[in-house]
Amino acid sequence: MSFMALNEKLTTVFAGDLRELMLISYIVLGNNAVTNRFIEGSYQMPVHAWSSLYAIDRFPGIRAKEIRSIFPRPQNTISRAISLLEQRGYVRQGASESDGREKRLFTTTQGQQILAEMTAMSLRRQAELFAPLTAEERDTFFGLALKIAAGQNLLQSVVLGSNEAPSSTLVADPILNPGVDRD
Amino acid sequence: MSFMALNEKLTTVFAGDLRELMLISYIVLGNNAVTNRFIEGSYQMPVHAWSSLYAIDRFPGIRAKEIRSIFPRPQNTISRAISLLEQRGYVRQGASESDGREKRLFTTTQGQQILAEMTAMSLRRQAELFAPLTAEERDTFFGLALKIAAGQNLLQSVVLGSNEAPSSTLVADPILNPGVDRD
DNA sequence: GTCATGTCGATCCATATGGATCAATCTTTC
DNA sequence: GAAAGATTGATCCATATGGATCGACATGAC
Repeated sequence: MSFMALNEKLTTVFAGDLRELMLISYIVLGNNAVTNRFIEGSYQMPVHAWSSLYAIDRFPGIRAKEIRSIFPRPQNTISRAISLLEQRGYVRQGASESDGREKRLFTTTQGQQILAEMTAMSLRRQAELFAPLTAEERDTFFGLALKIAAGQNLLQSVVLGSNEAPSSTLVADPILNPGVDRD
Repeated sequence: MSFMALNEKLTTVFAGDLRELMLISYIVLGNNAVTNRFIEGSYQMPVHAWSSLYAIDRFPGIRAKEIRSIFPRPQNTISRAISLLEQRGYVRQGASESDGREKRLFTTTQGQQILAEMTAMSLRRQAELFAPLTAEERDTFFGLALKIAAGQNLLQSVVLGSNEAPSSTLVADPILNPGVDRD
């Protein structure tokens, strides 16, 4: 049990009933605070803009809506992020011939450049964050986290009764959970 | 590899270089969106208020500042959360005799009641979230996450150069990382 | 004692966030 | 074809957020 770098109160919390929820929140929120401040400070953009840029570069021609299934954020957040990326010239939109409502998104050369920078930085941050684990442990951790992510109730909860999601909010994408029809 | 409930794009992202960062963020941000909406909707308070209430109940007499080492949030966020909890009568502050600036915080009976409700709900949510794992896998996952949390660079990054934290922001508590002096 | 400095928690204010709504477009039904 | 309904992405607006500052108190040097 490697409690050594955690203070007494944290140790106590991480021994309580809600330990798992508390612990993963602690990790991700703590990490986000550091990372978000860095990105906002260095690149004058909200983190969601960089997330969106990442998604667009990775999936050329992706639609705005689809970005939401990768980064579970509200619809208007993505909309604004894309608008910012367009203003800065990092992203261009090709009109979709099949559907006039859709925006088909592509990164520009400039966008790719800045993304490469930011990705390199993120990789170093990732290495730093996971440094306490051995390579094997990292694999194990990743595998287990993947199981959690693939669970049916991550984005929609049965016990919290959060099934009437408003339109602008997270929606459990039918694509994301293909053949579910729970019980 | 249990990719079954993840769509194609997510599967791709979770196979890329930034997979670990992407995956844990996906889990926690997705979960938070659901949970926050529930707490805000059901209890008319921001999540940080409930976090603070939890901390105060768990550590009677805790100071506002110390809550920050459990929940890595900015100072003014905690300040506001406590102010709300006081207004609602969930928390009372005993004056500290040793230091006139400090607030020693305690939950009221009313606060304990509502906390019990919320905790019960969180427990069910936790069970739901981790349901894809066996008991043994949960232990493994928890142990590895604990190692990450206990790492030196969670709240302060060397590679992002985020060491000049402003006063109202996250501070790597000296208590939290006791005898570090990194090389 | 006084003055400088440090720390705790509240408040100010500009910005980010997210729920709701809207216009535009597509699909379905008759 | 017209009308109803669904879907995409932008915008409106009230609220939350977080960096900076402030006042109150504490501590240390002289």
